Amino acid sequence: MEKELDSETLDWRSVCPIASGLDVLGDKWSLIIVRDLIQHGTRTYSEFGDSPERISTNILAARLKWLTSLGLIEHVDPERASRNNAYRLTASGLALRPVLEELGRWSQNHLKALHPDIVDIL
Amino acid sequence: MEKELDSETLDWRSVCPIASGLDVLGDKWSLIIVRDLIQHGTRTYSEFGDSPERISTNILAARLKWLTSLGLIEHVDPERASRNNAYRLTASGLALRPVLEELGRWSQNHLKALHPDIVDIL
DNA sequence: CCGGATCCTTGTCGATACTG
DNA sequence: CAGTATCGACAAGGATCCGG
Repeated sequence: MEKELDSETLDWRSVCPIASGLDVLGDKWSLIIVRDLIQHGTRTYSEFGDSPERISTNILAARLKWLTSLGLIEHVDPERASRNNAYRLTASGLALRPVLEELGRWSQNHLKALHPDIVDIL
Repeated sequence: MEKELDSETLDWRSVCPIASGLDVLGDKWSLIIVRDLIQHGTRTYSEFGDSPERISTNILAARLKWLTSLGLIEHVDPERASRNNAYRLTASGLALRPVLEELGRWSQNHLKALHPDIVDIL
C-alpha cells in the first residue's frame, strides 16, 4: 500500500491527447510489453522475461498491473488468476499497433546511424 | 559532469526498432518538446516553459541537450549559442509527426473514459 | 518450478534557488 | 533569458525470497 500505481490515482498533466498518452505509456517498458503481446498473441509472466530487453520481475509485475488497470491487457482466463495464466491485449491495447508501427518505422529510418545493428521487422 | 547524457554513451537494450525508439524517446518529456516544435515551428527556452505541462528548467535543459545530441532538434542560429536563440526540429525530428499523430489519435479514442477533459486537436 | 513480493542500491525526476 | 546547482522524493534494477 505504499505506492498504489492505479489508473484512479493518476493526475494528468494537461488535456492534450499527446501529453495524456505519454502520461500513461511514456516509460521504457509499457510499450515493450504491448509489443510482445502484438507479436505473440498471448504471453505468460515468465515468457515476458525471455524477451531480449530482459525486464526485471518487479518492474514487469508493476507494469502488468498498470496496463491491466488501464484496460489495455487482461488475463486470458479471468477465473484462474495465476499459475500459467497468460495475458493478452484488449481491443484498446490492440489499437496501439499503428503507434508502434510508426515508432518502429521512424527508428529504422532515423536511428540506424547511431545504432547500426537495428533490425528490420516488427 | 557526473552524468553525461549523450548519444555516444547510450547502451541499446536490443536490436528491435521499437525498443530502440523507446530507448531514445521513452520518457515523459522528450515528445512533449517535439510536439511544441511541431505546433509552433520554433521555440525559445522560456517558451517551452509556457506549455501547460510545466516542465521544470533542469529537465528542459537536459532534454534539449539530449535531443540536440541525437540530431532531432537544433538551434535556429548556429552561431549565437544562446540568448533568445530558438530551437527547431531537424528533418529527423519532423519525421516524428506521424508517431505523435497516431499516439494522439489513440489517446482520443481510448483515454476519454479515464480522462474526460481530453481535447480534440494536435 | 511459476508468479509474483520484498529488500536494497542506484539512478532519475522535479521544485526551487541561483548564476552568467 | 538561458541555463546550473542543490537536494529530497521517488522509480528503476538486481537479487533473493516466498506461497501455491
